[in-house]
Amino acid sequence: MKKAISDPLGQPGPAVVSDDTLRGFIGYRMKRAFNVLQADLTQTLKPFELRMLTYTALTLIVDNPGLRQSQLADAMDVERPNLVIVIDELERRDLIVRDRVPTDRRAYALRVTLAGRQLYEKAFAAMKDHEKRMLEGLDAETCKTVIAALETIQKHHAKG
Amino acid sequence: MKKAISDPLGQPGPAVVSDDTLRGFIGYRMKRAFNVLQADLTQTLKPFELRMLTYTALTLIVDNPGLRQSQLADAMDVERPNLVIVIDELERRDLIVRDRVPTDRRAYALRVTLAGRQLYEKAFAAMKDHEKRMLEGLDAETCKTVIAALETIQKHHAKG
DNA sequence: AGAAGATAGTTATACCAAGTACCTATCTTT
DNA sequence: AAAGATAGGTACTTGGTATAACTATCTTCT
Repeated sequence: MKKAISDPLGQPGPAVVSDDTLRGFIGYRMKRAFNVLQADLTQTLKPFELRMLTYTALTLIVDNPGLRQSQLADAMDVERPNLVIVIDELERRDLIVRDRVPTDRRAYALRVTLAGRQLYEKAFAAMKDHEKRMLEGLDAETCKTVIAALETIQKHHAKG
Repeated sequence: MKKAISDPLGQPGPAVVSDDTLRGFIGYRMKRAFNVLQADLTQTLKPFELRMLTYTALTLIVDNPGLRQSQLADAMDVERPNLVIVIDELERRDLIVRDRVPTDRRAYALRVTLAGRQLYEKAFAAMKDHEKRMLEGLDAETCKTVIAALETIQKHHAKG
């Protein structure tokens, strides 16, 4: 039930807190929307013991078999050191393997295992449901506009 | 300059990493867009030694003088414990004060100081520039659509 | 009035995300 | 063969978020 902020017994402070100034910033809106999205996403992936980062990595490995860790780090926009623990975790759970690259003994070729692919398929289905939940109340046209705008914002200021 | 991923000497891994599957998720787009936005925002606020959280808190205190910490926590969608260190920091820098509420000795009424307001005004101007940068390339109609969509996503799944 | 329960702020703690500095092993270039 | 670049990794730091539990007050109910 609603908090009785304006309850005269509840006394001090403004009856209702205004965030009008902040709402003038797109970042404020994005943060708040992303927070609720991420909360739902976390719950969505919990049954598979995946987080956003591990799911993202798993997906990119499924779609790009044999890619190297540095390529994955670039694609995910994370620093190489931070990717290591993600890959460690996926490998420890036997969802992926680090194959040595014969022609470059520094590099690993990342590949999904059978178990990894099976988990991925289930998680993907759950993510599709999550996506549907998130976009409830938005028509297709609006979605396209939003997606294009997000891409514009991202690409326009992407680090060179 | 561009990484020569497809350089035949650079050898292994896919020539180009595809993220088509992930791009089917609005969350992926939002995260990436928000990441670049936050990077710019962090730089924007750095001269004032403010972070997104401290700027947000300062703004809400300026706009809602006398509000209590719990109201601020609610408005910011952060847990009360996490707000404490934010308020501590603003108070330590003499940007705000914690006034005791005479009618409820448990509560604090938060108010901006003169120094706080002056810093706020400067930061606000910088934030307006930041906002303009972020929305470069998007017309007003698109902005409205995006903002409405973000609000729909947020409100629809707001924690009751 | 007095006990029971709620609320405001706080402390301590934990986890995850993100970033930097630096190291080793290998590859490339000259 | 030496110098520099690259792949992956270790160690460490910071920041955001979350929960449990504590103290002090306030409210409610009998």
